Amino acid sequence: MQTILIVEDDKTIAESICFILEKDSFNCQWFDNGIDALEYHKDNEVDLILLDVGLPDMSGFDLLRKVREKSNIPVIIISARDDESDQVLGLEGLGANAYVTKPLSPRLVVAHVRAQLRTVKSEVKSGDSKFSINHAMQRVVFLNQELTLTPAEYKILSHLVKNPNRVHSREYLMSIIWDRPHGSDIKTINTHIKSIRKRLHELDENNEYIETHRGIGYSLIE
Amino acid sequence: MQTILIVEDDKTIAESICFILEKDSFNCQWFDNGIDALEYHKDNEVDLILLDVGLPDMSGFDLLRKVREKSNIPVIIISARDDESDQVLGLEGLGANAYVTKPLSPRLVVAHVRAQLRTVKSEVKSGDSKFSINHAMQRVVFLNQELTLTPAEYKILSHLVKNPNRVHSREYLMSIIWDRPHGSDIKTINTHIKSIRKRLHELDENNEYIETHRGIGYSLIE
DNA sequence: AGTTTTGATGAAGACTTTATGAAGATTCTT
DNA sequence: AAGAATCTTCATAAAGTCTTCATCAAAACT
Repeated sequence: MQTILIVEDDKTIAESICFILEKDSFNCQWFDNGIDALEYHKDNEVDLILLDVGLPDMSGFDLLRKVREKSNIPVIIISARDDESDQVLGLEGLGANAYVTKPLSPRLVVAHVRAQLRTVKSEVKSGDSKFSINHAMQRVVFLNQELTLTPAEYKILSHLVKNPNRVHSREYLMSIIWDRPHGSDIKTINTHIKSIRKRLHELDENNEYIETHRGIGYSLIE
Repeated sequence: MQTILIVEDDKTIAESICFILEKDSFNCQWFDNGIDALEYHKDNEVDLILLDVGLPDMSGFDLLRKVREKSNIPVIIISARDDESDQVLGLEGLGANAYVTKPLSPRLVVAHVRAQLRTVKSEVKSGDSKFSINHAMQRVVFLNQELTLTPAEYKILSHLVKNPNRVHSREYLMSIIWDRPHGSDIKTINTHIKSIRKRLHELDENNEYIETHRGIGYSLIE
Protein backbone atom coordinates (compact mmCIF):
# COMPACT_ATOMS: atom_id res chain seq x y z
CA MET A 1 0.00 0.00 0.00
CA GLN A 2 1.19 3.47 -0.80
CA THR A 3 1.64 6.01 1.93
CA ILE A 4 0.66 9.63 1.49
CA LEU A 5 2.08 12.14 3.94
CA ILE A 6 -0.21 15.07 4.37
CA VAL A 7 1.05 18.23 6.01
CA GLU A 8 -1.85 20.54 6.68
CA ASP A 9 -2.78 22.58 9.73
CA ASP A 10 -6.47 22.77 8.97
CA LYS A 11 -7.90 19.68 10.59
CA THR A 12 -11.12 19.69 8.62
CA ILE A 13 -9.38 19.79 5.26
CA ALA A 14 -6.85 17.17 6.30
CA GLU A 15 -9.49 14.79 7.55
CA SER A 16 -11.63 14.95 4.48
CA ILE A 17 -8.64 14.41 2.21
CA CYS A 18 -7.50 11.49 4.33
CA PHE A 19 -10.99 10.07 4.26
CA ILE A 20 -11.05 9.97 0.50
CA LEU A 21 -7.48 8.75 0.19
CA GLU A 22 -8.12 5.91 2.59
CA LYS A 23 -11.26 4.96 0.76
CA ASP A 24 -9.03 4.77 -2.30
CA SER A 25 -6.87 2.39 -0.31
CA PHE A 26 -4.00 4.70 0.32
CA ASN A 27 -2.36 4.79 3.68
CA CYS A 28 -2.59 8.35 4.94
CA GLN A 29 -0.36 10.01 7.53
CA TRP A 30 -1.42 13.43 8.68
CA PHE A 31 0.73 16.02 10.44
CA ASP A 32 -0.29 19.53 11.33
CA ASN A 33 3.27 20.85 11.35
CA GLY A 34 6.45 20.54 9.32
CA ILE A 35 8.78 19.36 12.09
CA ASP A 36 6.85 16.20 12.87
CA ALA A 37 6.28 15.53 9.19
CA LEU A 38 9.98 15.83 8.47
CA GLU A 39 10.72 13.48 11.37
CA TYR A 40 8.28 10.93 10.04
CA HIS A 41 9.64 11.19 6.52
CA LYS A 42 13.17 10.58 7.79
CA ASP A 43 12.34 7.22 9.28
CA ASN A 44 9.52 5.90 7.15
CA GLU A 45 8.78 5.06 3.60
CA VAL A 46 6.57 7.70 2.05
CA ASP A 47 5.31 7.69 -1.52
CA LEU A 48 4.00 11.19 -1.88
CA ILE A 49 3.75 14.38 0.15
CA LEU A 50 0.80 16.73 0.13
CA LEU A 51 2.14 19.95 1.48
CA ASP A 52 0.31 23.04 2.63
CA VAL A 53 2.70 25.95 2.34
CA GLY A 54 0.92 28.00 4.96
CA LEU A 55 2.15 26.21 8.04
CA PRO A 56 2.56 27.96 11.39
CA ASP A 57 5.92 26.66 12.58
CA MET A 58 7.96 26.53 9.42
CA SER A 59 7.30 27.66 5.93
CA GLY A 60 6.25 24.86 3.65
CA PHE A 61 8.99 25.87 1.26
CA ASP A 62 11.61 25.25 3.90
CA LEU A 63 10.15 21.83 4.54
CA LEU A 64 10.21 21.08 0.84
CA ARG A 65 13.81 22.17 0.67
CA LYS A 66 14.70 19.85 3.52
CA VAL A 67 12.86 16.97 1.95
CA ARG A 68 14.55 17.56 -1.40
CA GLU A 69 17.94 17.31 0.24
CA LYS A 70 17.52 13.62 0.41
CA SER A 71 14.55 12.54 -1.59
CA ASN A 72 12.94 12.89 -4.97
CA ILE A 73 9.48 11.73 -4.05
CA PRO A 74 6.52 13.55 -5.59
CA VAL A 75 5.44 16.60 -3.66
CA ILE A 76 2.20 18.39 -4.33
CA ILE A 77 1.97 21.88 -2.92
CA ILE A 78 -1.33 23.13 -1.64
CA SER A 79 -1.50 26.86 -1.31
CA ALA A 80 -4.06 29.43 -0.32
CA ARG A 81 -2.17 32.02 -2.28
CA ASP A 82 -2.49 32.16 -6.02
CA ASP A 83 0.80 34.02 -6.16
CA GLU A 84 2.63 33.16 -9.32
CA SER A 85 6.16 33.74 -8.10
CA ASP A 86 5.44 31.31 -5.28
CA GLN A 87 4.42 28.75 -7.83
CA VAL A 88 7.55 29.23 -9.89
CA LEU A 89 9.69 28.99 -6.76
CA GLY A 90 7.98 25.83 -5.64
CA LEU A 91 8.03 24.09 -8.99
CA GLU A 92 11.22 25.31 -10.50
CA GLY A 93 13.44 26.22 -7.60
CA LEU A 94 12.57 23.53 -5.13
CA GLY A 95 11.32 20.76 -7.32
CA ALA A 96 7.70 20.35 -6.36
CA ASN A 97 5.77 18.22 -8.81
CA ALA A 98 2.48 20.05 -8.80
CA TYR A 99 0.90 23.11 -7.30
CA VAL A 100 -2.77 23.42 -6.50
CA THR A 101 -4.49 26.43 -5.02
CA LYS A 102 -7.30 26.59 -2.48
CA PRO A 103 -10.19 26.33 -2.37
CA LEU A 104 -10.02 22.71 -3.38
CA SER A 105 -12.14 19.68 -2.98
CA PRO A 106 -10.76 16.46 -1.55
CA ARG A 107 -11.77 14.81 -4.77
CA LEU A 108 -9.55 17.13 -6.78
CA VAL A 109 -6.64 16.53 -4.45
CA VAL A 110 -6.96 12.82 -4.88
CA ALA A 111 -7.02 13.30 -8.64
CA HIS A 112 -3.72 15.12 -8.40
CA VAL A 113 -2.26 12.44 -6.16
CA ARG A 114 -3.13 9.72 -8.60
CA ALA A 115 -1.85 11.75 -11.53
CA GLN A 116 1.51 12.15 -9.84
CA LEU A 117 1.84 8.57 -8.72
CA ARG A 118 1.01 7.42 -12.21
CA THR A 119 4.07 9.18 -13.66
CA VAL A 120 6.35 7.90 -10.95
CA LYS A 121 5.23 4.36 -11.49
CA SER A 122 5.94 4.54 -15.19
CA GLU A 123 9.38 5.81 -14.48
CA VAL A 124 12.24 3.56 -15.35
CA LYS A 125 13.75 1.91 -12.36
CA SER A 126 17.48 1.55 -12.20
CA GLY A 127 17.84 -1.82 -10.62
CA ASP A 128 21.36 -2.95 -11.35
CA SER A 129 23.20 -0.05 -9.84
CA LYS A 130 26.10 -0.72 -7.53
CA PHE A 131 24.82 2.09 -5.37
CA SER A 132 21.84 2.45 -3.13
CA ILE A 133 20.84 4.87 -0.47
CA ASN A 134 20.23 4.04 3.14
CA HIS A 135 17.96 6.85 3.84
CA ALA A 136 17.39 6.36 7.53
CA MET A 137 21.08 6.02 8.25
CA GLN A 138 22.12 8.85 5.95
CA ARG A 139 24.50 6.50 4.30
CA VAL A 140 25.19 5.43 0.78
CA VAL A 141 25.54 1.73 0.20
CA PHE A 142 28.19 0.80 -2.32
CA LEU A 143 28.78 -2.83 -3.28
CA ASN A 144 26.66 -3.88 -0.32
CA GLN A 145 28.82 -2.02 2.12
CA GLU A 146 27.85 1.14 3.90
CA LEU A 147 30.08 4.06 3.24
CA THR A 148 30.75 6.34 6.14
CA LEU A 149 30.40 9.81 4.75
CA THR A 150 30.50 13.30 6.20
CA PRO A 151 27.26 15.26 5.84
CA ALA A 152 28.50 17.20 2.82
CA GLU A 153 29.77 14.06 1.18
CA TYR A 154 26.47 12.32 1.78
CA LYS A 155 24.51 15.17 0.26
CA ILE A 156 26.64 15.21 -2.86
CA LEU A 157 26.95 11.47 -3.38
CA SER A 158 23.33 10.68 -2.65
CA HIS A 159 22.31 13.30 -5.16
CA LEU A 160 24.62 11.83 -7.77
CA VAL A 161 23.27 8.35 -7.04
CA LYS A 162 19.69 9.55 -7.38
CA ASN A 163 20.48 11.28 -10.65
CA PRO A 164 23.12 9.20 -12.36
CA ASN A 165 24.42 9.61 -15.88
CA ARG A 166 24.03 13.32 -15.99
CA VAL A 167 26.32 16.19 -15.36
CA HIS A 168 25.82 18.29 -12.27
CA SER A 169 27.47 21.66 -12.22
CA ARG A 170 29.66 22.66 -9.31
CA GLU A 171 27.29 25.51 -8.61
CA TYR A 172 24.40 23.13 -8.29
CA LEU A 173 26.28 20.69 -6.13
CA MET A 174 27.24 23.58 -3.88
CA SER A 175 23.60 24.58 -3.56
CA ILE A 176 22.87 21.06 -2.36
CA ILE A 177 25.31 21.36 0.50
CA TRP A 178 23.95 24.62 1.84
CA ASP A 179 20.40 25.62 2.55
CA ARG A 180 21.03 29.23 1.82
CA PRO A 181 23.48 31.17 -0.31
CA HIS A 182 26.99 30.84 0.96
CA GLY A 183 29.91 32.74 -0.44
CA SER A 184 32.33 29.90 -0.62
CA ASP A 185 34.82 29.13 -3.28
CA ILE A 186 33.35 26.93 -5.97
CA LYS A 187 36.50 24.81 -5.89
CA THR A 188 35.49 23.47 -2.52
CA ILE A 189 33.46 20.96 -4.44
CA ASN A 190 36.62 19.54 -5.97
CA THR A 191 37.86 18.65 -2.55
CA HIS A 192 34.62 16.97 -1.57
CA ILE A 193 34.64 14.97 -4.77
CA LYS A 194 38.21 14.01 -4.07
CA SER A 195 37.32 12.61 -0.66
CA ILE A 196 34.28 10.79 -2.01
CA ARG A 197 36.46 9.19 -4.67
CA LYS A 198 38.92 8.21 -2.00
CA ARG A 199 36.24 6.45 0.01
CA LEU A 200 34.99 4.62 -3.07
CA HIS A 201 38.52 3.54 -3.88
CA GLU A 202 38.82 2.00 -0.46
CA LEU A 203 36.07 -0.43 -1.41
CA ASP A 204 36.87 -0.85 -5.08
CA GLU A 205 40.39 -0.17 -6.12
CA ASN A 206 39.84 0.32 -9.83
CA ASN A 207 36.60 2.24 -9.96
CA GLU A 208 36.03 5.44 -11.83
CA TYR A 209 32.40 6.01 -11.10
CA ILE A 210 32.58 9.74 -10.71
CA GLU A 211 33.48 11.37 -13.97
CA THR A 212 34.84 14.88 -14.37
CA HIS A 213 33.30 17.10 -17.01
CA ARG A 214 35.76 19.84 -17.63
CA GLY A 215 34.37 23.30 -17.28
CA ILE A 216 31.05 22.02 -15.99
CA GLY A 217 31.02 19.58 -13.12
CA TYR A 218 30.72 15.90 -12.31
CA SER A 219 28.54 12.92 -13.03
CA LEU A 220 28.11 9.44 -11.66
CA ILE A 221 28.32 6.62 -14.17
CA GLU A 222 26.26 3.51 -13.63
CA MET B 1 16.77 17.78 -27.55
CA GLN B 2 13.32 17.41 -26.10
CA THR B 3 10.29 18.32 -28.12
CA ILE B 4 7.30 20.06 -26.62
CA LEU B 5 4.07 19.98 -28.55
CA ILE B 6 1.95 22.99 -27.81
CA VAL B 7 -1.71 23.00 -28.81
CA GLU B 8 -3.10 26.48 -28.34
CA ASP B 9 -5.29 28.62 -30.55
CA ASP B 10 -4.17 31.93 -29.13
CA LYS B 11 -1.14 32.83 -31.19
CA THR B 12 0.23 35.36 -28.74
CA ILE B 13 0.24 32.95 -25.84
CA ALA B 14 1.69 30.16 -27.95
CA GLU B 15 4.49 32.33 -29.27
CA SER B 16 5.57 33.61 -25.92
CA ILE B 17 5.61 30.13 -24.44
CA CYS B 18 7.59 28.82 -27.41
CA PHE B 19 10.02 31.66 -27.08
CA ILE B 20 10.84 30.78 -23.49
CA LEU B 21 10.92 27.06 -24.15
CA GLU B 22 13.33 27.47 -27.03
CA LYS B 23 15.55 29.69 -24.97
CA ASP B 24 15.63 26.80 -22.52
CA SER B 25 16.81 24.66 -25.42
CA PHE B 26 13.61 22.77 -25.92
CA ASN B 27 12.35 22.15 -29.37
CA CYS B 28 8.86 23.60 -29.62
CA GLN B 29 6.12 22.57 -32.08
CA TRP B 30 3.05 24.73 -32.10
CA PHE B 31 -0.37 23.82 -33.51
CA ASP B 32 -3.49 25.90 -33.26
CA ASN B 33 -5.82 22.95 -33.56
CA GLY B 34 -6.12 19.41 -32.31
CA ILE B 35 -6.27 17.62 -35.67
CA ASP B 36 -2.86 18.79 -36.84
CA ALA B 37 -1.38 18.24 -33.42
CA LEU B 38 -2.62 14.68 -33.34
CA GLU B 39 -1.23 14.11 -36.81
CA TYR B 40 2.16 15.39 -35.75
CA HIS B 41 2.16 13.33 -32.59
CA LYS B 42 1.44 10.20 -34.61
CA ASP B 43 4.53 10.54 -36.76
CA ASN B 44 7.00 12.28 -34.51
CA GLU B 45 8.71 11.85 -31.21
CA VAL B 46 7.18 14.21 -28.68
CA ASP B 47 8.25 14.49 -25.07
CA LEU B 48 5.46 16.52 -23.58
CA ILE B 49 2.17 18.08 -24.66
CA LEU B 50 0.90 21.43 -23.53
CA LEU B 51 -2.78 21.35 -24.24
CA ASP B 52 -5.31 24.14 -24.20
CA VAL B 53 -8.70 22.58 -23.62
CA GLY B 54 -10.58 25.43 -25.27
CA LEU B 55 -9.91 24.58 -28.89
CA PRO B 56 -12.33 25.41 -31.68
CA ASP B 57 -12.40 22.24 -33.73
CA MET B 58 -12.26 19.53 -31.12
CA SER B 59 -12.37 19.61 -27.42
CA GLY B 60 -9.00 19.30 -25.80
CA PHE B 61 -10.33 16.44 -23.73
CA ASP B 62 -11.04 14.47 -26.88
CA LEU B 63 -7.54 15.09 -28.10
CA LEU B 64 -6.15 13.94 -24.77
CA ARG B 65 -8.25 10.81 -24.95
CA LYS B 66 -6.89 10.03 -28.42
CA VAL B 67 -3.32 10.62 -27.34
CA ARG B 68 -3.77 8.41 -24.30
CA GLU B 69 -4.89 5.55 -26.50
CA LYS B 70 -1.32 5.03 -27.53
CA SER B 71 0.98 7.08 -25.43
CA ASN B 72 1.80 7.84 -21.81
CA ILE B 73 3.74 11.03 -22.34
CA PRO B 74 3.24 13.86 -19.89
CA VAL B 75 0.34 16.14 -20.75
CA ILE B 76 -0.20 19.49 -19.10
CA ILE B 77 -3.65 20.95 -19.52
CA ILE B 78 -4.06 24.67 -19.88
CA SER B 79 -7.55 25.91 -19.21
CA ALA B 80 -9.33 29.21 -19.05
CA ARG B 81 -11.96 27.66 -16.86
CA ASP B 82 -11.27 27.17 -13.21
CA ASP B 83 -14.01 24.60 -13.16
CA GLU B 84 -13.17 21.88 -10.73
CA SER B 85 -15.05 19.05 -12.33
CA ASP B 86 -13.10 19.71 -15.52
CA GLN B 87 -9.91 19.35 -13.56
CA VAL B 88 -10.96 16.10 -12.04
CA LEU B 89 -11.99 14.78 -15.44
CA GLY B 90 -8.71 15.80 -17.01
CA LEU B 91 -6.50 14.47 -14.27
CA GLU B 92 -8.38 11.46 -13.11
CA GLY B 93 -10.44 10.33 -16.04
CA LEU B 94 -8.09 11.00 -18.90
CA GLY B 95 -4.69 10.92 -17.29
CA ALA B 96 -3.37 14.41 -17.66
CA ASN B 97 -0.31 15.04 -15.54
CA ALA B 98 -0.99 18.59 -14.48
CA TYR B 99 -3.64 21.22 -14.86
CA VAL B 100 -2.95 24.93 -14.92
CA THR B 101 -5.51 27.67 -15.28
CA LYS B 102 -5.30 30.94 -17.17
CA PRO B 103 -4.15 33.60 -16.82
CA LEU B 104 -0.66 32.22 -16.80
CA SER B 105 2.78 33.53 -17.53
CA PRO B 106 5.09 31.71 -19.93
CA ARG B 107 7.55 31.41 -17.08
CA LEU B 108 5.06 29.48 -15.00
CA VAL B 109 4.28 27.19 -17.88
CA VAL B 110 7.94 26.43 -18.35
CA ALA B 111 8.22 25.70 -14.64
CA HIS B 112 5.45 23.14 -15.00
CA VAL B 113 7.07 21.65 -18.07
CA ARG B 114 10.36 21.19 -16.30
CA ALA B 115 8.66 19.79 -13.22
CA GLN B 116 7.00 17.14 -15.36
CA LEU B 117 10.04 16.29 -17.42
CA ARG B 118 12.28 16.04 -14.41
CA THR B 119 10.86 12.66 -13.61
CA VAL B 120 11.26 11.38 -17.13
CA LYS B 121 14.64 10.29 -18.38
CA SER B 122 16.27 13.06 -20.27
CA GLU B 123 17.84 11.23 -23.11
CA VAL B 124 15.89 11.43 -26.31
CA LYS B 125 16.69 9.76 -29.52
CA SER B 126 15.80 11.55 -32.65
CA GLY B 127 14.59 9.05 -35.14
CA ASP B 128 16.27 9.40 -38.50
CA SER B 129 19.42 11.38 -37.83
CA LYS B 130 22.64 9.61 -36.99
CA PHE B 131 23.20 12.29 -34.40
CA SER B 132 21.45 13.24 -31.23
CA ILE B 133 22.35 15.35 -28.28
CA ASN B 134 22.69 14.08 -24.77
CA HIS B 135 22.24 17.36 -23.08
CA ALA B 136 22.40 15.93 -19.57
CA MET B 137 25.83 14.51 -20.21
CA GLN B 138 27.00 17.30 -22.46
CA ARG B 139 27.72 14.77 -25.12
CA VAL B 140 26.75 14.20 -28.70
CA VAL B 141 25.52 10.74 -29.54
CA PHE B 142 26.69 9.51 -32.92
CA LEU B 143 25.55 6.13 -34.22
CA ASN B 144 24.31 5.28 -30.73
CA GLN B 145 27.68 5.90 -29.19
CA GLU B 146 28.56 8.80 -26.98
CA LEU B 147 31.32 10.97 -28.27
CA THR B 148 33.67 12.36 -25.70
CA LEU B 149 34.22 15.94 -26.72
CA THR B 150 36.07 18.87 -25.26
CA PRO B 151 33.89 21.83 -24.26
CA ALA B 152 34.65 23.75 -27.45
CA GLU B 153 34.02 20.70 -29.59
CA TYR B 154 30.72 20.03 -27.84
CA LYS B 155 29.57 23.57 -28.35
CA ILE B 156 30.36 23.50 -32.04
CA LEU B 157 29.08 20.03 -32.85
CA SER B 158 25.88 20.31 -30.84
CA HIS B 159 25.12 23.53 -32.65
CA LEU B 160 25.71 21.88 -36.00
CA VAL B 161 23.51 18.95 -35.00
CA LYS B 162 20.73 21.26 -33.88
CA ASN B 163 20.92 23.18 -37.13
CA PRO B 164 21.88 20.70 -39.81
CA ASN B 165 22.02 21.31 -43.54
CA ARG B 166 22.92 24.95 -43.25
CA VAL B 167 26.18 26.77 -43.41
CA HIS B 168 27.58 28.32 -40.27
CA SER B 169 30.28 30.93 -40.66
CA ARG B 170 33.51 30.63 -38.76
CA GLU B 171 32.79 33.91 -37.05
CA TYR B 172 29.51 32.56 -35.76
CA LEU B 173 30.99 29.28 -34.62
CA MET B 174 33.66 31.23 -32.79
CA SER B 175 31.01 33.27 -31.02
CA ILE B 176 29.49 30.03 -29.81
CA ILE B 177 32.70 28.99 -28.11
CA TRP B 178 33.21 32.17 -26.16
CA ASP B 179 30.82 34.04 -23.98
CA ARG B 180 32.49 37.35 -24.63
CA PRO B 181 34.54 38.76 -27.46
CA HIS B 182 37.88 37.11 -27.79
CA GLY B 183 40.58 38.21 -30.14
CA SER B 184 41.57 34.83 -31.42
CA ASP B 185 42.51 33.83 -34.89
CA ILE B 186 39.49 32.78 -36.89
CA LYS B 187 41.42 29.77 -38.16
CA THR B 188 41.22 28.25 -34.73
CA ILE B 189 37.87 26.92 -35.80
CA ASN B 190 39.54 24.87 -38.52
CA THR B 191 41.47 23.01 -35.89
CA HIS B 192 38.38 22.34 -33.83
CA ILE B 193 36.56 21.05 -36.88
CA LYS B 194 39.54 18.88 -37.65
CA SER B 195 39.43 17.25 -34.24
CA ILE B 196 35.67 16.78 -34.40
CA ARG B 197 36.07 15.07 -37.77
CA LYS B 198 38.76 12.89 -36.32
CA ARG B 199 36.47 11.75 -33.50
CA LEU B 200 33.69 10.99 -35.98
CA HIS B 201 36.09 9.02 -38.15
CA GLU B 202 36.94 6.85 -35.18
CA LEU B 203 33.35 5.64 -35.14
CA ASP B 204 32.65 5.67 -38.86
CA GLU B 205 35.62 5.38 -41.17
CA ASN B 206 34.06 6.71 -44.35
CA ASN B 207 31.93 9.52 -43.13
CA GLU B 208 31.93 13.04 -44.43
CA TYR B 209 29.23 14.59 -42.33
CA ILE B 210 30.88 17.93 -41.87
CA GLU B 211 31.14 19.77 -45.13
CA THR B 212 33.47 22.68 -45.83
CA HIS B 213 32.11 25.75 -47.55
CA ARG B 214 35.04 27.60 -48.93
CA GLY B 215 35.31 31.17 -47.79
CA ILE B 216 32.35 30.84 -45.45
CA GLY B 217 32.31 28.04 -42.94
CA TYR B 218 30.97 24.57 -42.29
CA SER B 219 27.74 22.60 -42.27
CA LEU B 220 26.56 19.25 -41.04
CA ILE B 221 24.90 16.97 -43.58
CA GLU B 222 22.18 14.64 -42.41
C1' DA C 1 49.91 25.64 -66.49
C1' DG C 2 51.24 28.80 -63.03
C1' DT C 3 49.92 31.70 -59.39
C1' DT C 4 47.14 32.85 -55.56
C1' DT C 5 44.03 31.90 -52.10
C1' DT C 6 41.97 28.97 -48.80
C1' DG C 7 41.68 24.83 -46.00
C1' DA C 8 43.89 20.56 -43.81
C1' DT C 9 47.19 18.68 -40.89
C1' DG C 10 50.42 17.74 -37.21
C1' DA C 11 52.94 19.39 -33.61
C1' DA C 12 54.59 22.75 -30.14
C1' DG C 13 53.70 25.82 -26.61
C1' DA C 14 50.62 28.78 -23.91
C1' DC C 15 46.96 28.63 -21.23
C1' DT C 16 43.16 26.82 -18.29
C1' DT C 17 41.11 23.65 -15.35
C1' DT C 18 41.33 20.00 -12.08
C1' DA C 19 43.72 16.94 -8.60
C1' DT C 20 46.19 16.67 -4.56
C1' DG C 21 48.04 17.21 0.02
C1' DA C 22 48.23 19.93 3.80
C1' DA C 23 47.14 23.74 6.76
C1' DG C 24 43.91 26.81 8.79
C1' DA C 25 39.08 27.84 10.09
C1' DT C 26 34.84 26.40 11.60
C1' DT C 27 31.46 23.56 13.77
C1' DC C 28 30.01 19.96 16.76
C1' DT C 29 30.65 17.01 20.94
C1' DT C 30 31.73 16.02 25.25
C1' DA D 1 36.77 24.96 26.92
C1' DA D 2 39.22 21.13 24.80
C1' DG D 3 39.20 17.87 21.38
C1' DA D 4 37.51 15.82 17.31
C1' DA D 5 35.51 15.98 13.06
C1' DT D 6 34.50 18.52 9.20
C1' DC D 7 34.72 22.18 5.90
C1' DT D 8 37.25 25.55 3.32
C1' DT D 9 41.25 27.58 1.48
C1' DC D 10 45.67 27.57 -0.49
C1' DA D 11 49.85 26.32 -3.16
C1' DT D 12 51.55 23.35 -6.30
C1' DA D 13 51.48 19.49 -9.48
C1' DA D 14 49.23 17.28 -13.12
C1' DA D 15 46.19 16.87 -16.81
C1' DG D 16 43.63 18.54 -20.45
C1' DT D 17 42.48 22.08 -23.83
C1' DC D 18 43.05 25.90 -26.97
C1' DT D 19 45.61 28.55 -30.07
C1' DT D 20 49.21 29.36 -33.05
C1' DC D 21 52.42 28.22 -36.47
C1' DA D 22 54.72 25.98 -40.33
C1' DT D 23 53.87 23.14 -44.03
C1' DC D 24 51.33 20.69 -47.34
C1' DA D 25 47.17 19.97 -50.29
C1' DA D 26 43.26 21.53 -52.78
C1' DA D 27 40.53 24.77 -55.20
C1' DA D 28 39.95 29.11 -57.73
C1' DC D 29 41.57 32.50 -60.66
C1' DT D 30 44.53 34.60 -64.67
